[in-house]
Amino acid sequence: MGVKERKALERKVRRNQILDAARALLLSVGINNISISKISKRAELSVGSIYFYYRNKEEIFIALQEEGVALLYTKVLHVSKKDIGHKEKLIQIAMIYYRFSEDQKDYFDIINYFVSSPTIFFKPDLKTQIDMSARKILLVIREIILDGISQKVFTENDPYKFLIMFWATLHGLIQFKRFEKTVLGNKSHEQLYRYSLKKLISSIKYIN
Amino acid sequence: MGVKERKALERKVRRNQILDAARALLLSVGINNISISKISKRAELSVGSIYFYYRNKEEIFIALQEEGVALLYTKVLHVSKKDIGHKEKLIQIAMIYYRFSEDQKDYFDIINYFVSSPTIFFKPDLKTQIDMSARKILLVIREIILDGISQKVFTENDPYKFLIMFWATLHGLIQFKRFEKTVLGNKSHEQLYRYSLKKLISSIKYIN
Amino acid sequence: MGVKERKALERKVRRNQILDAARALLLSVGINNISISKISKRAELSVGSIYFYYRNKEEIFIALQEEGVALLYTKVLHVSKKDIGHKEKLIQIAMIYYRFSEDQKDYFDIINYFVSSPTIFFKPDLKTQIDMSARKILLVIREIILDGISQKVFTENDPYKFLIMFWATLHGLIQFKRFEKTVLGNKSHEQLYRYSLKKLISSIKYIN
Amino acid sequence: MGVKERKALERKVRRNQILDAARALLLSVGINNISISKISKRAELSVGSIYFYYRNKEEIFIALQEEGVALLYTKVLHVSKKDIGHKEKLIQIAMIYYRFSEDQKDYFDIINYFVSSPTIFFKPDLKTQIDMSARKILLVIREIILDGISQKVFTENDPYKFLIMFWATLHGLIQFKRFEKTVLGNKSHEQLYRYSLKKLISSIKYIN
DNA sequence: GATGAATGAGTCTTCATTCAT
DNA sequence: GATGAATGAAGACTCATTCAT
Repeated sequence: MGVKERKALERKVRRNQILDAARALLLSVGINNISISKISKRAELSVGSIYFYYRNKEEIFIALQEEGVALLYTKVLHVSKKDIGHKEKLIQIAMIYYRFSEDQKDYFDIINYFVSSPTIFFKPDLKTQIDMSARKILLVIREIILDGISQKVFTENDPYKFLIMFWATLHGLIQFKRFEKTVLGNKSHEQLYRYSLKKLISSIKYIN
Repeated sequence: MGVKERKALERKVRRNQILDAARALLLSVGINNISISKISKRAELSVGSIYFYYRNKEEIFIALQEEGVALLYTKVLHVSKKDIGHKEKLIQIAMIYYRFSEDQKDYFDIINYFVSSPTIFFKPDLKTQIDMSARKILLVIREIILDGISQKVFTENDPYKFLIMFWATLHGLIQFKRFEKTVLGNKSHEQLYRYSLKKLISSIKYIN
Repeated sequence: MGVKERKALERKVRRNQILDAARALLLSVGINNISISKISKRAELSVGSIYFYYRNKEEIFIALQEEGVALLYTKVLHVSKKDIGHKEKLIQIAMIYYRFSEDQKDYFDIINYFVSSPTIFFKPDLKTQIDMSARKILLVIREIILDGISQKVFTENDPYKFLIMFWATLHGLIQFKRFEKTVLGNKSHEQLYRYSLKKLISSIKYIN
Repeated sequence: MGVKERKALERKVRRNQILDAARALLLSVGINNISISKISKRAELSVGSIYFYYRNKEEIFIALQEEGVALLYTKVLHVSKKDIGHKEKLIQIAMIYYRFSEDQKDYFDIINYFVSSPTIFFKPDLKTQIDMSARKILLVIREIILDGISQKVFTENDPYKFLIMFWATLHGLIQFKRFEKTVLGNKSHEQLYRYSLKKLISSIKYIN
């Protein structure tokens, strides 16, 4: 391995070191309490080094978001390639998102952070970048839907709208998990999620 | 009017003065840039006074959220009392929420702030308080659904679950407004919302 | 003395305390090395307090500049009221500026700071504010010149231009004091200044 | 070309590369916002290399200043060799300085930076170095004046003093350009400059 | 009740300089 | 010769909260 490669590798390692720290903090103190200096302490790097690897805090968050999206994308893609029915694919993908929001809470929180912060918050180019990375996942699902339609499994005049509705519903439901116990009553949140998913998928068949 | 009443009244006036300021700031500088001193300047009250009327910043936010929820509640209640069909009621309520997110963007943002911040963020008792105020709206909608069922307009085994799904979907969709242009393509967001709403309501009829 | 007056007084005292510290630092570390935290330490106030009394560093500098200009103004005004010839007045004022640049080096430096920083540096309104305070001094001198002309002591078609030239020359010369020894050779700088002054004043008589 | 020469040449190329970058930055971000790392990026050299060719930032500035002075020197020298009258030479030189302050604003700013920063700022040896480079220009003008005197075009007992006054006035006037509009009123600054120049040159003839 | 001065830790960010490779 | 990663102090500025008056 040449010097150049080693350097490049080390750089990647450092960048990860920083992301690791940020991710850990995300989980422990919440996204609103992450500061560069906290990241630097946790990463055992100087503040200056953080800025050497990332232009600013925002960039770290975006890297984290992209990491999260990439992870989710892989899982979703995996399901999309399984040899199972279209409906089953949608169900599995939805459940993957649900598990993701629990098992990768840190990633989910940061994705949600970008989804739910007031729009003014980001500069347009940033916004586009963020949106585009998320878009990839939707495209996978779109393929499933379109394929389902072409094979007459689904009947849907407006697959693209359904696609967004599908994801928005799942996302909204997951956010509402916070109301478990106070608003949801005894209902388990996961049951609610499955119930809604069933309705969602059914609705693609008969309505337009 | 006795002394006591006057005092109570004045107290209310002051508290409103503060909320007015906070609300205005919410809209103009965004939730992340509100500080007590900014509120105090805008309200033409001293910093100390702010703390006399509200224990801390969080409490102001919560008051604001409750204000927003109360406003929305009134609108929703109004529709629920109209002499129109059950289905029509749900549609109108959904549209009210949509308009609310646009016309009362400040209130919507703060409600959304509480919905979407990571759970760790709030102390349990606070959380309960917040949730309960939001719950009132859901109860109104529940009545409509239950009534619809009892009158055989709707068929639904699990009205409570549907209720949550209903609201979560609407909320999720509104949040996705930010993706207009980058992800939604040319589709108008409002069309998407109406489309989803139609599906949602249809789904209460035939599926369970 | 009522509470209000005392408060107002105290506030003034504090503001002065801060200016005192800044002025002292100006002299000891130079204008490029003054920081808010240094000021706060020297003034024995917290950083926050500095910002309570002045919006930012710039404002402190401006206050200092205005102080300096006011001081100079008083001296200039004093001469202008003396019962001496017009020419003599100009000479004395010029010498006052010279002494000022030595005895109140701190003030001179900060005035010079505003005169010589690249133009882009300040926001337009600031610039205007700064310029206007300096303008007062020029107006006093203008009166002397105009009066001299009306009394046929001076002959000058363009008194306003002369006025600026007069001050610019003096200012330029004082700045060149730094070249004493390396460029000026053995010439005493003060002699140079007096020499130029003489020429300057003579030039008002015969040329236009 | 031997190895040594090539090395020396390369060295010069690198140093210029660095100055080019610094100069460009001077114009675009202003002297207060230049950093070594910015220079290194712009020069497409590593930070370390910058330090190899220049001991520190100050040295770069000085090199830049010398460059500027050299440029100005060439122009001034050119005029001094023209076959025109002594008075005309002084006028043309003065106008060259005026144009220089506009067309080579970057160079003028840095020269002015050294002229107007408080004296404490530089170490003595540096100061001498800076002064000496500027001195060369004055010497050219001195020749013109001395020659003018010997040819009875000028009458001046103290040519050296006049020389300094001459340059200080021009420099002071250029600095006052910033007061155009707020203090100078409607007067065009260039008119003021020409007016003063005329007076200056006239004063060499008749007064001493 | 009301005021507003005071605090000081905390925010993000920049920077000149060094040094192992 | 050249690189660029690493440092950490320093910069301006903000803010929630307290408390004497």
